[in-house]
Parts: sequence; C-alpha cells; structure tokens
Amino acid sequence: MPTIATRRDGVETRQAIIDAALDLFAARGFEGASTRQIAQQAAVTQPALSYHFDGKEELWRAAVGALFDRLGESIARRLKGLAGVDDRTVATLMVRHFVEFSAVNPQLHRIIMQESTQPGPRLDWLVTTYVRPLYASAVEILERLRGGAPLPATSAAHLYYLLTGAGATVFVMAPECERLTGVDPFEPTFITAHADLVVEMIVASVTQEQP
Amino acid sequence: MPTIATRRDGVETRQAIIDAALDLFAARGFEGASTRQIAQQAAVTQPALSYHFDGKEELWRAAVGALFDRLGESIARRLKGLAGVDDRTVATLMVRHFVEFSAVNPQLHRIIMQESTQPGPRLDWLVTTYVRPLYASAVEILERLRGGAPLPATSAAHLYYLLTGAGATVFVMAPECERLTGVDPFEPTFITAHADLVVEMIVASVTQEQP
DNA sequence: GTCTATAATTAGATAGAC
DNA sequence: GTCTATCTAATTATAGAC
Repeated sequence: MPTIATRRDGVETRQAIIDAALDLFAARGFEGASTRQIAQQAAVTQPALSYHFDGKEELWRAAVGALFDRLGESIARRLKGLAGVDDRTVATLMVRHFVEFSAVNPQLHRIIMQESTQPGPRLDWLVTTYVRPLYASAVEILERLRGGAPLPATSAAHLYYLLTGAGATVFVMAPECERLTGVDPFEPTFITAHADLVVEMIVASVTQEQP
Repeated sequence: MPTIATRRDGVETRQAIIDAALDLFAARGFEGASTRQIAQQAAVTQPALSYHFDGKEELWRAAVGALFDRLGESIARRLKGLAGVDDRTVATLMVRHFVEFSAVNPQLHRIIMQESTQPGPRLDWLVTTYVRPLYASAVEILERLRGGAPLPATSAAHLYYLLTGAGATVFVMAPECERLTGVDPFEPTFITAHADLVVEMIVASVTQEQP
C-alpha cells in the first residue's frame, strides 16, 4: 500500500516540523528562529518546510494552533472527571491544572509572551483565535472561586495576569532559574509546590478583590 | 568650542541609539531587532551604530547595562528616604517600588524574559552581571517580610518568580492586555491597584511559606 | 562624528530532478 | 514527498569621503 505509507510519512514529517518549530519559535521568537534551524532540528531539509506549510508565517500558525489544541484537550479531559464536584473545588483544581500544564508545555507562554510585547497581525490573530476564549474560561473560574460573584473588567485583568504571571513565569524562564537559584523548576516536587503556592495565592487574592 | 560641542553631540547620539535599541530589543528580541530599525528609530544611519558600539552584541550590552543602572539608581534613591523605618515597612515599600518600576520600564523584564527562554552567552552575562545581585536583594527583602527568618533556596526561588511574574507580566504583555481586556495597564490607577494586589499577595505568601 | 557606498553573509522562497 | 541547487532580498559590518 504505497498510498497509505506515503501519506503516513508525510503526516509524521509534518509533526516533526511542528515540534521543532514550537521549540525554536518559543526559544528565539518568530524572527529569531530561522527555517533552516527548524528544518535541521526536525531532521529534514529546508525546502521541505515550504512543501508542508505555505511560508514561515503559516508554519508558525500551525505550530501555535497545535499547542493550543493540546491545552484545550487537556482541560476538557481534566473537566470530564469532575462531574458533580462543587464549584470552588473545580476552580482550584483548574488553577492547579493550568500551572502544571504550563510546566509541561513552557512553549505556550513563551510564544504568547514573545508576541505580546508588540502589536502586530500575529498578536491580533493569537488573541482573537485562542487567547480570548482562554481568558473567558479563566474569568469564569475566578468568579467561581469568589462564590459566583461577577468580576469587574479591571479586576479580571488584574487577576488574570496575576495568575498567569505567577503560575507560568518560573517555567518560561527556566534556564535563568537554574543559573540564578540552582533550582530546576521542572522537578516534579517543585512543580507541585509551585502549584500549591499559586492556588493559595489566587484564592486569597480573589476573595480580597471587591471594589 | 568645537571640541565640547562635538563631544556633546556624540553623547546625545549615543543615548538616542541606546533608547531606540532598548525599545526594539525588548519588543522583538536580539535577533528580531535589526540594526537598521534601531538606527532609523534613533534618527541616525546604520553605520553610526558601528562607530559608537563595537557590533550588535556590544550595543545590546550597553543598552541593557543602562537599563539596570537606571533600576539600581531608582532603588538607591528610594532607600535614601527610608532611614529609621522598620524592616517590614521598608520591605513592602520596596515591593511596591519594584512593581511601579516595572510599569514605567517594561523593557527591563521584556529583555530578561527574551533571553531567559534559552541558554546562551547573553543569558550567562545577564545573570552574573545584573540579575544575581538583584536576586540577592529580593531575597533579603522577602526575608525581612518574614521578620528576618532565613529562606531556604527552593522557597526563595518560588517566591522570587511569584513576585516578578505577578508584578511584571501585565506590563510586559501590555499590548495583549489592551486587546484582550480593553484595559490599559499603564493607567496610573491600574498601576497603583496592581502594586497593592502584589504587595498583599507576596506578604501573604511569604508568611505562609515555611517548610 | 556622520555620511554614502558596498562587501560578505544569511535569510525565506522557488525550480526541477528523482 | 523529499532532495540539490539556486534566486532574491535582507542582514551585519566595513571602506572611505566629508
């Protein structure tokens, strides 16, 4: 069956390119990551990228999309096991899940941070396509933590960046953390302890914030 | 006095180049920012950069150094007015000062984040030259907040990235914040409220953390 | 101290063989 | 579907006039 074999090879190559692209875009930014480096890490030649993706920008979109899909599926899987659990417990477990996902997939926040420092079409696409729904979910979780009370827009912004900043930064900056503190933030015990700290912090901040 | 006039012009040009370099390195990363863009924003021609700085890397070091010097002077100025104040109050005021500096100078954490996502000589230089002393000061402040009790290395790492992540992320990602939430994080009222939130959060987390 | 002109390298994208 | 070879444009750095 040459057709199936050929098609499967293509899918695998495509996936290898996406994985390499995620690592390099996250580490060096869109302009900083060259298509040659991505091809080398994926163990293909550079023109192979042009065959599978219509240009560097479309490769970036495909890679970022795959990562957000991973997050969406991860959240959906986690929620499935929480039927009948009370709102506050679900909310704290989702905060914990978010921190742990950020530890396992530091590329997500690295890419969001890279693109969020300056306006541009990639940031607009990122916000409208993926970040806005994520933000809505986060605000909903924060409101559940308050016992259902709605959050004003400004408080929501404060708490969202408090949560994402406190939860993800140490993993985004893992290479610095190791050099600076001697601690490897990807150690399972560190991840768990950090999630604990962030959960307690956000619960305290949410119940405090009532303008 | 042609000598003085000439020399002063050179100093001003050098400063204009550094200011432009800070903005562009912070927004687009080291590889992403081109020397032509920096020259254009500084209103000089591209070879002028080679005259004032020995290559792109040295320009980056000079710009980053100027920014950290600004932070150091800002901290020193703030500490001068706090003679005779008790440790806990000094510590909370320093946390607040840090958040406010991050709001006025978002380039600082943008550049640190850009370089901290991957190992390399620029990260090593950044950590040994500037971030390590800053980390030592931050740990000292956190210990004062605990009433003088020393912090274990792991707890220090947790709290440092909790503080810097929660305090700076919303300003680092200001363009996203505006598009996502409709809130401008550089509004003075937002900055003050965010500093309040971070101070309360870090005080609560510090007194909680005792393994 | 700053400019124009340009060298040398590297980038992303394409042509065409297999 | 993947390769080698190559094109065009953009990059950093330098030479030399003023």
